[in-house]
Amino acid sequence: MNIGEAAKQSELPPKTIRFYEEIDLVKPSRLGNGYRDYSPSDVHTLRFLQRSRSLGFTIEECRLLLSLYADDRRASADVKALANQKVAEIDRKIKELRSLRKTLSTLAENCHGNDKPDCPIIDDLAGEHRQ
Amino acid sequence: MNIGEAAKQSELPPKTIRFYEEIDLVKPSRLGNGYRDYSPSDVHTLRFLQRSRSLGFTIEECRLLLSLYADDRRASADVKALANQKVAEIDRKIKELRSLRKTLSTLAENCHGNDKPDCPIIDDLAGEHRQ
DNA sequence: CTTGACCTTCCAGTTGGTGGAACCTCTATA
DNA sequence: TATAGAGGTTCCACCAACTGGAAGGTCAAG
Repeated sequence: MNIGEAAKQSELPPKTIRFYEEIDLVKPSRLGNGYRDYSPSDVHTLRFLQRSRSLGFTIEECRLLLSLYADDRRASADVKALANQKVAEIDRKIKELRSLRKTLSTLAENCHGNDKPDCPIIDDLAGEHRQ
Repeated sequence: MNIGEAAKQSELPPKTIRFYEEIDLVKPSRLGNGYRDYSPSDVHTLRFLQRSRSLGFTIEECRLLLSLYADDRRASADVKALANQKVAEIDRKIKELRSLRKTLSTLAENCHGNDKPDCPIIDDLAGEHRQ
């Protein structure tokens, strides 16, 4: 199957699929005309990548997950640990974003938001903390 | 003042400060020996950048904020709008992360996490959705 | 006079792709 | 059979926002 069809089936752009080949995540065979030829198993790998990337795993984590997937003697504990580590990462990010949000919205609330130059947001950024 | 001292006072690494100069965010003068020479006003700008970057504004947004800061006839509404837009962005990100977190933790919860190969996380990534 | 800290420039790499140019190949239709 | 258009190929450059490292110049202290 050509790259276009593989793209449709995996929901990944052709450019991304070529990129994944460049970094050795998928290795399609080639036809006589030089076109890439994707087997159902290649497409399966691409879908695996699409799904794991959309869940926030990095490329290197996807590589690890693929090798765990291929290893039929893998311990499920290894995969679970990676997933839980990812959950902890997400928690950290959410926490950080919430704190950011709080600071920014407090600043915005204290700003009149009119056509006058007086602005507590700018003052805060500039380090002019007036009460 | 040398770049090292400016770095300390602004809490930005020297590399970052040089980078900010390259993209015309700050323009220190030079000494006879070629060393950069930061004025208190330069350091003030660097601190402004440090603060606004840490609040999640992009470089281009920081550039805009700096020009608003410099414009003493700015409308505070402009700054407030930017801050509120940023808050909305943060809200979107938090929402996305929460949904991701939910999916991942559900997957992890359904995984035994033992030394056996059976693993619902991998199965899900592979698209083998068995009930 | 040397050592070490600090400064300079320049180039490359990071992450995960995306856009574009130049060119080749296949298929359908006039 | 000529040709148009869709889709394939490679390669190179670019995005954000830095960071690391090499090679070399400068300064202050002992």
